Amino acid sequence: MPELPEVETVRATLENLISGEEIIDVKILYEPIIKGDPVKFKKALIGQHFRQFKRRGKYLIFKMDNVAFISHLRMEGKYFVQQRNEPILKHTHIIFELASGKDLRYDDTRKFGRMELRDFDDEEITSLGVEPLSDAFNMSYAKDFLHHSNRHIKALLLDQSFVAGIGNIYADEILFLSKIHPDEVACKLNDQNIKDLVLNTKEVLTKAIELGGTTIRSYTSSLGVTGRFQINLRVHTKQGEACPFCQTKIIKTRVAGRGTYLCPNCQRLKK
DNA sequence: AACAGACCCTGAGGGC
DNA sequence: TGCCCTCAGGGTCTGT
Repeated sequence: MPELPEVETVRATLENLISGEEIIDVKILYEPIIKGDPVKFKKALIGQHFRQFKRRGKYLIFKMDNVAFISHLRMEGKYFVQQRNEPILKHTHIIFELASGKDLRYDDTRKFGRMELRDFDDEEITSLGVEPLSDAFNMSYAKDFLHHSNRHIKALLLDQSFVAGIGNIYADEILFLSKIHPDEVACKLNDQNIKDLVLNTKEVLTKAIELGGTTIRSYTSSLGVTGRFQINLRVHTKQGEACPFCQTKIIKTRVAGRGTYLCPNCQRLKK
């Protein structure tokens, strides 16, 4: 399930593979992936070249000659760059045929991902909060947000309008390193907690990008290569295993409707 | 306004 | 072996 580091890895990979390529046709095999009119989407992109590859939160932003489109991979979306004559996989839904004879193919088992055509200058995704790796995500921003909320801290970390790009996996990792219980009420966190949260968010995401994203379940890079990424998780999916700090067994619970892993000794609720 | 829950979708895994 | 049921989850929409 791609989160910010995985999306960033896909962005960088595609930038390397298809910069400057021209789209000569678009085959839409499953229309609901396209938000808006699929015919318009196709027509607008034919003849356009890939000029810039950007990312905002978990969204990919492709800037072409005079249009743009955004893409969200949701749970299992993947891009592959393949030769045109390679067989089309069962879950390939969109094919961008390129002038070089290659295809950019979008594959998505659960069909949750979405693409949307945008005007060239309209790449903003208004619902998103700050980028976690930018200076805008800092102590005072977080403190201001958290001190006005009675929500559970994990629900807030997953809320893209607070900070954009954190999903279920990294939320667990960030809270574990910060020694904060996922069910902790946001406004109860003290300055040290918030400082830890901000720093660990930046550190966890930065390291994950360096490793090229986390491999879990069906995620692979846009190269379609599995197994080249290290798995570097401390608590997520580690139910029953020893906490790396105190050896207590990691437990699995449910917070904000999501499977949640934590160390019951290191991460305690405040009284 | 702020938050909770349903929904989308398929494959994996458990139970029998 | 194979069928049925449950679960996984990000964002969006609907309901309270």
